[in-house]
Amino acid sequence: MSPRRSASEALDTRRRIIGRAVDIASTQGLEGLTIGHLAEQLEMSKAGVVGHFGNKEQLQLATLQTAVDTFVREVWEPASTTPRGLPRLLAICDAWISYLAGDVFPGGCFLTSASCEFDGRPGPVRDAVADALERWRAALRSELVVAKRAGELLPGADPAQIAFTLGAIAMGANQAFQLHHDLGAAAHARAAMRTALGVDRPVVTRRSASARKRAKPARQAAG
Amino acid sequence: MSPRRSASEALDTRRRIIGRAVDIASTQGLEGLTIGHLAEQLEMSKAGVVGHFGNKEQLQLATLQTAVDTFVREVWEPASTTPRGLPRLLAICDAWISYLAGDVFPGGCFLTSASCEFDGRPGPVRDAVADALERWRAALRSELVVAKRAGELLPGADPAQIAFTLGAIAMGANQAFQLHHDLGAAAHARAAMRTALGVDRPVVTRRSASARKRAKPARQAAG
DNA sequence: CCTACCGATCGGTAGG
DNA sequence: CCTACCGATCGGTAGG
Repeated sequence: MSPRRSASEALDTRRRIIGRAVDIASTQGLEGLTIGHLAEQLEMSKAGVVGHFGNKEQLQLATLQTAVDTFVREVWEPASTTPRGLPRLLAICDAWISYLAGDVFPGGCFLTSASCEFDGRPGPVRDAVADALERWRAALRSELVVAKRAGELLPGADPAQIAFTLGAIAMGANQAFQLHHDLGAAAHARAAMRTALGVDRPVVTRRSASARKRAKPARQAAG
Repeated sequence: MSPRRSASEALDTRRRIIGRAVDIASTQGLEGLTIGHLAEQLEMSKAGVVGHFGNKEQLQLATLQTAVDTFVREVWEPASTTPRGLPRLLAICDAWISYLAGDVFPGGCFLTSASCEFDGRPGPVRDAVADALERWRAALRSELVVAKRAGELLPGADPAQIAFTLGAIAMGANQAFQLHHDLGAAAHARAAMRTALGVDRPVVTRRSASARKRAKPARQAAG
């Protein structure tokens, strides 16, 4: 219909393409994201789609970057108004679990999927995935250092160790939600994250009913 | 050359096909495993390959089953001679980390990759992945129950919670090894697993030098 | 277990 | 942003 569009119209189209690309890649993978399928869903020609990116790899990179932006918006930004250190870490963990349990991406955590898909395939996409995850890990570690300096963590707490553990728990929760549809994983993940932060002990032999309630919400699955 | 083979020769060929299929799928994914590529690497015709399985989905299922067998052989069996309960759990964790750090599969833990790839695609392959992971989780939980009954875990330890956490740590370690090539993740994973089992506290303020050495081997990455 | 072949789809380009 | 097209590869089958 309109062979030429203004720059802002072209940007809108580009965003519309990427939005759909994120949904497709979320379940089919960044490799399973095909230009033909994408064009069909958008009721565009393949050439119209690919013209915005040049080739598939650039489309993959743009799609990944948008998913990373979404992650930051869903997990990092909601916690950014909470005071730094342990309070912010607890807010991050809660937002993270909500993000994983929710339907932000139809196929679960985009970064985890992309990491599994590209961890054995050298190239720009793999590098971008590794870079995004390393930035996130560094942000967590930085916040852990703040908490440690404020004396909010247990005395010998190791920020790198705790950041590793928090990331692992998120991956475990993602698998539980996506593969097993196990909503009880939210409680497991929350308990494991709080243990890692030293907020709860792995097992507390003597604690108040309110503390127990905080650590194990009612919707937790039966053991 | 030989259009007809004996049953045992056919079985050998089938095993040879699956062996190569595991390697390819390990890095390219079970969907990226194509009959044409497989046939080329085996110096066979596509029809010769597909004849052993019927279609691609059956090939994927056979490949997955073989990878599961390998996991059991690498992680479960080495620990099966260790006394039940906590000692066996510790042996499992060590074998698990070795499996993840090693080169059993060129693309890292096959089950983790398959889980990420198929968690949003209903069908027999997804069901088989979920089933294998649930069996493994059940085996861990069963062993945790034995350990708890023997008083080897902390008093209020929750086997389901601990099994969740151990599985999560394994996924985190797999990502660290495969995506980041971070060998220090072995020490992080080991420490996190022992904390989950209550063997080490998340942080121990007062402990012997030998205990510190056990918890943090020299090859651990700097924090 | 092979050759020869099928329709469908892949990423991408030429030209407008 | 379109139509029309390219060679390559996909899963799979017929027939031997």
